Amino acid sequence: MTGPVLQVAVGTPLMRLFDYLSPDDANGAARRGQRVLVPFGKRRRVGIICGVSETSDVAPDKLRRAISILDAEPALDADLMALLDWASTYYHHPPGEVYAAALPIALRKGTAPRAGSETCWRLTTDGENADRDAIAKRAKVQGRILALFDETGDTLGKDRLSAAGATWDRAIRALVDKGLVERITREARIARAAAVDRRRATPPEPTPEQRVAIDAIRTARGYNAFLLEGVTGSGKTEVYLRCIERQLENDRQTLVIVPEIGLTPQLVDRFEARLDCAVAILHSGLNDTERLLAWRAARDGDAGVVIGTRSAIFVPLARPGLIVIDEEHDTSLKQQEGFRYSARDLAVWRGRQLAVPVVLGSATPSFETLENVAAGRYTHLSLPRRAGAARQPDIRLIDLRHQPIRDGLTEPMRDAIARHLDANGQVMIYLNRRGFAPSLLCTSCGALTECRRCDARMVLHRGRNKLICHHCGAERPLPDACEACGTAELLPVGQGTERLESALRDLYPDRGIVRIDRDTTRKRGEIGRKLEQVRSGEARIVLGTQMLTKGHDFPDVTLVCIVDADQGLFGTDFRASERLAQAFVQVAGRAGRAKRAGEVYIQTLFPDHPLLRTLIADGYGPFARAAMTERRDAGWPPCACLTLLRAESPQRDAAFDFLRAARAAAVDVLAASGDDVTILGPAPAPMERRAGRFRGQLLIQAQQRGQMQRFLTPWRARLDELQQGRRARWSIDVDPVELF
DNA sequence: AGCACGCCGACT
DNA sequence: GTCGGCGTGCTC
Repeated sequence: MTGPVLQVAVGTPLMRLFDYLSPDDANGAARRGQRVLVPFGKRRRVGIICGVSETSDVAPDKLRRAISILDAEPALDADLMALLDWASTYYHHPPGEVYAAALPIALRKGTAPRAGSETCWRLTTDGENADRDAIAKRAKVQGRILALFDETGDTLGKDRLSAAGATWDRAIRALVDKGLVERITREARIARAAAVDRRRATPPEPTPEQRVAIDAIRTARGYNAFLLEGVTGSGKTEVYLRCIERQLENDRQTLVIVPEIGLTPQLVDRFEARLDCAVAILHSGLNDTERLLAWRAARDGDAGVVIGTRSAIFVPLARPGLIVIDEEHDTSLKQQEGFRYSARDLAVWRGRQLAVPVVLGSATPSFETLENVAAGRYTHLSLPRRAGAARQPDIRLIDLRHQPIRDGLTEPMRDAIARHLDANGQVMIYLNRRGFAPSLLCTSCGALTECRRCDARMVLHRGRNKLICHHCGAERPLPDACEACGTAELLPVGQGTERLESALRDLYPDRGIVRIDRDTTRKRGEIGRKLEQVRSGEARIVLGTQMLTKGHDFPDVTLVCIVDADQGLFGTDFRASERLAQAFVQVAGRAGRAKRAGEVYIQTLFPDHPLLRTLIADGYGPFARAAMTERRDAGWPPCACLTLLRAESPQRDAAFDFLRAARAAAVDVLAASGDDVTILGPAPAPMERRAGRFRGQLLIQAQQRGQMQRFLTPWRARLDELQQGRRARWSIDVDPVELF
């Protein structure tokens, strides 16, 4: 025999592993979780060893020898391997891509896990004894650098030294030349925040409800899932922090997952200011080395807390103690392309696997989580609607019919804005539509300017003087005349945040106005600056899109205006009402957070809509219960399981031919198994053409997960065989959050 | 996904 | 005569 055979996950879209002979120089046994460099076709690829066996089903003449094993210690530990193995099976996604998703890009490319060194500096003996005042008098920056060394007595890297001034690098070179400082190279590590920040924070005394939640989570032994329900500002973060502190006392790490937009500098600052440990941060803005650093800090146990977005659910933890999912209802926790996993669902699986508690926090829990609470699988902890503060905001529905409307605002809403501004209140205006106007209408022939590649209208952006398609990103200069009839009577129709901002500036020229949407926060650090303007009170009016709803704390807002409540009311997706309610509660929750009671004004064409009424009169909980009954009757999640097969192609027929063949294969599979699984479609996506591709889908409905999985495994194998699949791009989405 | 092979149209 | 279009097949 040729020695052990390695079963390797290689990054391809194939649902299987590849067998290789052990490399010649394999010193020691190959182990599961190690990275291995293998020849793959004409190329070399980095794969993950998923198993080691003495035999292989592959013909001996086809077996190739692996080039080398890249890790001494497995890059993925046994717990992560189990998680990824399960995820690949459950989401029916190729193992090679699943394992790759769990590794920082640097490791995917084959870099040594210890790579990433940094240059830093420390004082020499001469430097320790040098006359500080004499140096500081002639060279300010050098003086500040010496002061930094004196404060910490440490080895300092660029990140810390740059605080001395923009010309720090020139100053440090001068200090090296004088022999006061020496330059060294060390393995890069994340630093804990300066202790000076920590002294500023005075932890608030927990409320009785917070106490109950903290105690419940702290006393949990082994796996336990909790829903921590409470609006932003009710003190969820304080509960997290107290539980994390207890974990630190026991020398255990906590993994905190937050939605993309929630990972703001403010949140990070708050954690660093409070916790006596290094905090590893993982978000999309990091470069490869920074990511590797954070990953390693988590794995080696250098970081007491790891905060990250979705993909951080895969970081290795040396001493796991707790997993927190903040804003667990947020759809950005589900990856929407490629490997379509839910970080929330994987967190629960991982918590069980690691035998640690999992806390799911939200003001507006997903129906899936509420169902788990109802079934007794999760423990429900709830915080009163607001910590310390007075009462519920007053909510007022404004009928948009039979009313004069200027710039999208009715008279009552304008009055309310003026009233709150005069009373020195802060006003927040929510309009989930960016740009100036959502369409451009020819008043002569009635044509609307449409995108050439999508079934959608172009949005007018006045600031950039362009028409932009929000679906494919296409841009066009503003037309001088109608493209259909040639006349020049083009009218911007509808309200976007850009237009609303300009209207508000005309109305209140002397008030600070800040707009927060994707267009105004494009540059790095921009969002932080804008949030600061709101917090400091410099801005009296803050307007924006969905971005405003995600976890930012604006304690002085007394009035919240929802300009158009109707966008989400009649969505195509069965989850439209859940989404709308979540956005509502999240937005309305901003009003009157501190001492003053707030007001919420909502403009709608349907003031009698039962959903709005229930939500406003009774709150999110009763709304959710009512909506859940509908879900049960209709067989929608969380009362049933869904899987979506999507297909797209520049040729309409290619996409739908594939879906029809897929349906036939499904019928075939079901005839053999006899399981009660329903197939709906093929149906065109709600926006059939996007970025020049025609899109369609097939919806699979089953009563139980087991049934769904029994169906999906053989079906997926059949899909891979379908000839029609070669002419269309397709993907499987288990537990989809978006139905198109 | 890549990458090669292979078999038909318009070009130096 | 060949450059190159994308259909088909393969990757241990």
